[in-house]
Amino acid sequence: MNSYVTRQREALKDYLRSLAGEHVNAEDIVGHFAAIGEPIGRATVYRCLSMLEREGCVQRYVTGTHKASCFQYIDAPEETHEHFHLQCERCGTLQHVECHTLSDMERHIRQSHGFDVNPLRTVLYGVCHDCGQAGMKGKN
Amino acid sequence: MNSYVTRQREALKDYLRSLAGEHVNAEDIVGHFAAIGEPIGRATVYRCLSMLEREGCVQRYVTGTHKASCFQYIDAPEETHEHFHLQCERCGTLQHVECHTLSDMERHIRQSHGFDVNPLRTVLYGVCHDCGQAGMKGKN
DNA sequence: TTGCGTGCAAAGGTTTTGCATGGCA
DNA sequence: TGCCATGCAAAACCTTTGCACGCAA
Repeated sequence: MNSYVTRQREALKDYLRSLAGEHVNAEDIVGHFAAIGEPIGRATVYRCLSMLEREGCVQRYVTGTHKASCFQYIDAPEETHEHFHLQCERCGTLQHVECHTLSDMERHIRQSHGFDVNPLRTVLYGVCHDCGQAGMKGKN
Repeated sequence: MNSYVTRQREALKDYLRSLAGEHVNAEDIVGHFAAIGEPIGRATVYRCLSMLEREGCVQRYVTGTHKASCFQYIDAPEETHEHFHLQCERCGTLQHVECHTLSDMERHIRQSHGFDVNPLRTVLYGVCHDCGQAGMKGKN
């Protein structure tokens, strides 16, 4: 199981780490490595991402219809336990939130509804502050 | 704009309404109408759903990678305000939750983080009670 | 040497689009 | 009659899979 260390896998991890919490999709990654002259095949990118996801080093989100998944590196899985994602439906901005209210909610759902929420995977959709200001009356 | 009333469009709306908050995907819808001998083409289903979504009668959410979107009729948008979705990452079951804790969280995120959560769109991922019991030690 | 990892191309599944036909107003 | 909606098939899109070759250990 996952015993080999390869150029591609290390390069991919380094790249994701270098983004420091920014998210990318598979196409971006393929493009990046093609651009720097060290191409990595799509299949490999997907396979590595899946592996990293299984290991807990990478989080994958689905952010919309017919759109690519996004991936993001997770440095310290334990620290991100209370960390949720908020994505704006209008501008697409993804922000992180660490907040006791969310931990409370998580605990409540586990205890009262028997459901163990995975914050890493979960994205709360809505409208961010900026877009809310901008579109006060237009409401799309 | 959207001026015509057609058999297909009415049938689709009636069907979605009859589900009373249950969710379906496009394939289910196509299958349903084929089964009752009143088939509706896939393209039409997608086009109608998009139109209804634009009108605000239908909510679409994405529930996983490489999986179909789900659609749900919205009768009274206000009433569903407190209603969230929980999806199990293992068995795929989608359940609805209406709970003050979630409303509290929503309010908190709006007030303290300036982000207006859209519960209709949001899916909380995690592990449901049954799968949690079943996979206590095996973790899949 | 062993066997996992890689890369290409093809397959798989979901959603959109082009175009001719049919139906609403 | 005018124009929108429908339906089929093909295209577009993202992701996975099969297979032969390459490379880490």
